[in-house]
Amino acid sequence: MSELAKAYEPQSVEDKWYAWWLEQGCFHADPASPKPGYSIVIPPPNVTGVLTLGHVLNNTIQDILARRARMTGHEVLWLPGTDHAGIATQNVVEKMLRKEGVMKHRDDLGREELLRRIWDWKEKYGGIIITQLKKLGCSCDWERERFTMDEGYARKVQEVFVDLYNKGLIYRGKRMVNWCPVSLTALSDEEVIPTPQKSYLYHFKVEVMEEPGTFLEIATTRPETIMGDTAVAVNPKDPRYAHLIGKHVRRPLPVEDQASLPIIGDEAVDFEFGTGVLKVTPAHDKADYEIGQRHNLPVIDIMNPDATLNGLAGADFVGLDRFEARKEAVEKLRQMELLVEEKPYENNVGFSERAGVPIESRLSEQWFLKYPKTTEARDAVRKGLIKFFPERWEKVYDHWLENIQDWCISRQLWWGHRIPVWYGREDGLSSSFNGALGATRPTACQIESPGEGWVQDPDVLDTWFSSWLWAHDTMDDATRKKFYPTSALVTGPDIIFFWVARMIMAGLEYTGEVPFRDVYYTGIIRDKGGKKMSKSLGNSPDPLDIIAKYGADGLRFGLMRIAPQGQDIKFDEQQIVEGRNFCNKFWNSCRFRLMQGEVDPNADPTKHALSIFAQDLLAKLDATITRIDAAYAEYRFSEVAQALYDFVWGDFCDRFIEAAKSDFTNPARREGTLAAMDYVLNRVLLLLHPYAPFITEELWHGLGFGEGSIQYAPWPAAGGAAPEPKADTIFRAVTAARTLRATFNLPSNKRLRWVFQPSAEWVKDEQAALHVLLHAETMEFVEARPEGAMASCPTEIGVFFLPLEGVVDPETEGTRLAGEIGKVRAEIEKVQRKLGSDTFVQNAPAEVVAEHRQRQADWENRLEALKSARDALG
RNA sequence: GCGCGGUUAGCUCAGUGGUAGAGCACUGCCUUGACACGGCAGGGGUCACAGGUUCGAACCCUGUAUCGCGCACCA
Repeated sequence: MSELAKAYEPQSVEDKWYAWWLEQGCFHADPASPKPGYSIVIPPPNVTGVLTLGHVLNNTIQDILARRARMTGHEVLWLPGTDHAGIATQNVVEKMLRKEGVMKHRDDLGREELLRRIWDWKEKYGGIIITQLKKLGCSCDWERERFTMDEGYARKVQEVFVDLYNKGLIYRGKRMVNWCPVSLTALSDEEVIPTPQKSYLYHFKVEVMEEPGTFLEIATTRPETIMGDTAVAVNPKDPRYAHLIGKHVRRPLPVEDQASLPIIGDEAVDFEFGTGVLKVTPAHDKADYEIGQRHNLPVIDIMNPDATLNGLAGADFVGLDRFEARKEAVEKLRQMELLVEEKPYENNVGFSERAGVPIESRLSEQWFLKYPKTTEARDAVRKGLIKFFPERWEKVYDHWLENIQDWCISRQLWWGHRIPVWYGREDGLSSSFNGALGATRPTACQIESPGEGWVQDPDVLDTWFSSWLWAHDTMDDATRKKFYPTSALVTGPDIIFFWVARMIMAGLEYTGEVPFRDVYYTGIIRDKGGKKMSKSLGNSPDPLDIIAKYGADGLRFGLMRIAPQGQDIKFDEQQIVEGRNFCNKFWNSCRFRLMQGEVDPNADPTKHALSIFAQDLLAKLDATITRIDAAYAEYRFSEVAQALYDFVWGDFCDRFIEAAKSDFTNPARREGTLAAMDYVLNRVLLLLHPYAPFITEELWHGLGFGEGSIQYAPWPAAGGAAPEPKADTIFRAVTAARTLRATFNLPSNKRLRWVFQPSAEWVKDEQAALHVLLHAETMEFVEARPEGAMASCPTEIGVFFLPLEGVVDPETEGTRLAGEIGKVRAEIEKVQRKLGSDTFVQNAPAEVVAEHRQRQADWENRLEALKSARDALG
């Protein structure tokens, strides 16, 4: 390519290069490679998922790490895949089938047919997010794409179950679990989201049977469970009620069976709360269940699995939904004149993460896991075997492991890994939920059926029970040998318990090693108002729309520039505009370079005489590389982006290119300047490539830096260029001169006749540069202050003069100078005050004091110059 | 109740002891030989508040306020 388009057009280059990379097998990891391995496993997105900005952030970071690792000489494996996402996927497909009228309930289709249809759905739609990741530029090894229900992986999951069962860590138990009445399955504690709810605290009274006329007042938020009450509890230390323990009250509901309930004493009752009297419903509350256990209370389960009330709730309630039942119960109490008050109350209610409805605590028989390797997992992070970035998540992780509870791993679903347990008798298995599975039946835990007459447990495993093996069981032996433990994990802190902690335990249990070395936690992307982005709120833009508007590189770069380590990100499309603009700016600097002639891919600026600007540029490139490498070492991605932005836009475009514009017609400078540009552009392309893979590949080829993909070109090292501070003094002086002209409201397109009295010999070499930087009509260098009325501006390199006549009003210049003098005096005063303090001079480090002295001298020089300018004005 | 994080320019955010920064927005000028997705210049901040440590604090310590998150509790 000899000519570039005037503006960068991402659409025309992105698909081209992505296809080329795939064709070349660029992303494929070779386990036999002699290079050191670097590996990342993708946090597998739900197979139902579509790309969100969260995915964009997360996967851009992984791609950056992968691409940089390739450039630093590693054999890179970025292993992609998707998660079967049990509840989510089954919900989606069931909903679709109901909408299509194919079924009303999953029993209409039966297990096999529903599974077949979910698989169909998965084959058809499950690849959407993968396609979207490709649009983003992700360099995953697609030949190794895995799915959590792939045959081999699924078998591993079952093997692990059998193994943990044989080790005695998996057991079946009848316990209070979190039950989702919509998904009709048990959930783990982590899948329950405590959510503040505005509700009411109802007070009602019950009469003590042994003491007619004496009433106990009970406070509850759930009057609809009164029918399941089997006791009333008070604290035995509560002087108000202790004497009533052992007596009885009459339960008001259901009306047709007003059973008498014992008044019991239990220390769990907080007598500060409500009235200090607690109704005990062992079937529908975890704490009540425990009280019931202690006091041998009967359990009356008044709810069906879908949280409608059953026959035990009485004729007035049967069939009602729990919330309708609540109203009904309150109404009944009111009619019986037992309702004392209902007052507004805010409490936390556990919601089902997936279905978004309040969960029910429900007694049921489920499979539980006593976690393996908890101590080792804690130590792995405590002792630095695994490092968290930012570090503060280590405390959260540690705290969770310290208080870890057994994991309810069975789900009453069909989509997932079926529990490899077989029962020797067929009865009692009609429904997936009932808790009626006999404990005495013969049980076999194995993957294959033990034979005729054995029936497999109908439940499947929690999705995370398969995800926790993702780091190692997605790899074959050769791959694992080369790439496990993985190098880094990039994920959100919201799944630190769901996934990260469990993977560490599984890794330690099944490989004897930690599954990864570094864990980088991204921030959460929020909208401008600070709200979490979600589909339901409609505040989440479609990343593909953004890519269409600004290009994948613009999205990546813009997002990464505002993604500080571990802080949530307030998303603003303007940031992506800036990413796009940056790409375009860089594109045009390359375009400008091509206009000056052919690029030398092997340019070596050290072989040429270099201008101070070229020397300065090389030194700043070195500093930028150092800054970038340091930022990578701490996963400070926004710092890397900012360093690139500062260098490319500020140092390279605004300063170097502008100063160099006079070099191309100057035989003494042309070659050196071109060599410096080529050298720098080459390295900027490399440094930028992880963030903006498409445009850098396009320009790498467009400028002729190589035939192969840029992603395998070696990462640049800082070259040890000596700093050249002269360039900066020129730029500061130029700014001062431009400010001078701006003060007089001269139109930018009016070229002026500048006069300059240099204060150092070397400045005389920079006449052409000053000319072009000031966009001057003429740039005359003089030895002495010129005659006549002049506006002037003293700088570090000399004094700029503008003839006043016809250009500048002397009065304006006088006012301006007076203002300047005032400012400088204030600065001098500030420095003097500091230097006048003995304690400062005595205690501050010598170099700081010296720096202040220098600053004072500089300001004083400037003051003198300004004064003489004022005097010369007349 | 416990823990974590935030509070810096109108907005979004950098900045871990030595002259308060960037981008956007704003004002003025400009289609200057890459770029108007651009250039040049400018205005704008008692760094949430109160104490303390220090010669010196946006930065370190203590406390307060406020916003957000997590854990526990939640009759």
